[in-house]
Amino acid sequence: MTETDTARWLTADEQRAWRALAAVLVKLPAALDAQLQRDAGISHFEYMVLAGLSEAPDRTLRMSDLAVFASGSLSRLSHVVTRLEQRGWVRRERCPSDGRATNAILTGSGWEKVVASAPGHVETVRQLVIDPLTRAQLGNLREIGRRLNNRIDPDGALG
Amino acid sequence: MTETDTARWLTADEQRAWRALAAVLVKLPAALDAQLQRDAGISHFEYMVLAGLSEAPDRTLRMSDLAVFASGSLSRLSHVVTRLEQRGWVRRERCPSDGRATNAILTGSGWEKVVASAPGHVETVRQLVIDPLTRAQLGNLREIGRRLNNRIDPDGALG
DNA sequence: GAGAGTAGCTTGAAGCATCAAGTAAGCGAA
DNA sequence: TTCGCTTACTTGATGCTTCAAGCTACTCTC
Repeated sequence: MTETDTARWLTADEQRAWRALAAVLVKLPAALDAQLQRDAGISHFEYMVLAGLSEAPDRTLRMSDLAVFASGSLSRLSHVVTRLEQRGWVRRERCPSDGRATNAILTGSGWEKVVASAPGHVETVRQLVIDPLTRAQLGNLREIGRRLNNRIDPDGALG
Repeated sequence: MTETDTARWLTADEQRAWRALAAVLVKLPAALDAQLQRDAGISHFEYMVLAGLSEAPDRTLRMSDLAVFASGSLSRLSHVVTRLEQRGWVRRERCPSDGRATNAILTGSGWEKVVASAPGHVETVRQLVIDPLTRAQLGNLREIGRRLNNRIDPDGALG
């Protein structure tokens, strides 16, 4: 790239910050996925689905709410829930109060799966994200994340 | 999840920081991919490959070096370069000094592709990452990223 | 200089994500 | 009560990623 572009390029400082973030963006999800795949045989997205259900009242959530929680499309969730159903961890049920909606429900063995895989996942998060940062940096990270999310997705698809 | 696990759980502050980062991890790559796909018809990974070559001497890089640069597996890169070759942006050449190695070379039209798509990409990075942060936060971000990358991948597969 | 071992890359198959299209239920107005 | 629109979800096809296996070319040892 030449330095004479008309577009606003990044300064050296800006580039350093961006490159650091970009590397995290690529490697951290890969590391989290790898741990879950290795220790529990599930993807991070599948974990999010199971964990989301495990925290919901009656361990039940509408597909569309669950999709928002897991930050995925309804289509992706539908395919994933199909697989989780085949593995016996989730079942579907037509929503009684709205015939269009489908509830996803965590089964007993799905609950056990979450209980079994959560500690390892949390431990990984702690090792890779929490422990290397100071308390002040954790605060900074939270505020930085808040601002970025606000910009990326102002309707904040999260509670 | 119960509160009585023996594993170290996350405190409220830690969770807030982690959730903020987790949301960025999911949404920022999606936003960057979406912009490049929409405006240039390429994925972020393809962009990284083209951009990597565009900055290399003779616009040429060994496949394995390029894979490290783009933070992807050699296999993934090989498939992607095949597609980029079909689109006329890259060509392969047996490395003269080591017959096992393959050099990927950016073609003229590949160079034009990078020149055409870079400003839009940089502008998106600026809008989503740089602009919403203060100068101090950019500094914090850089140091946070540095620490996380150090932990995730101590052999820092980056220059 | 031959054989064993390694490095660098490619390939094919299997699995997963995404996209576009389709179905079915609810809702609103005439 | 029926027509059209919207919501909620599912499905099938396509394309990308990953994984395991394979193929050369190089290197080292004897």
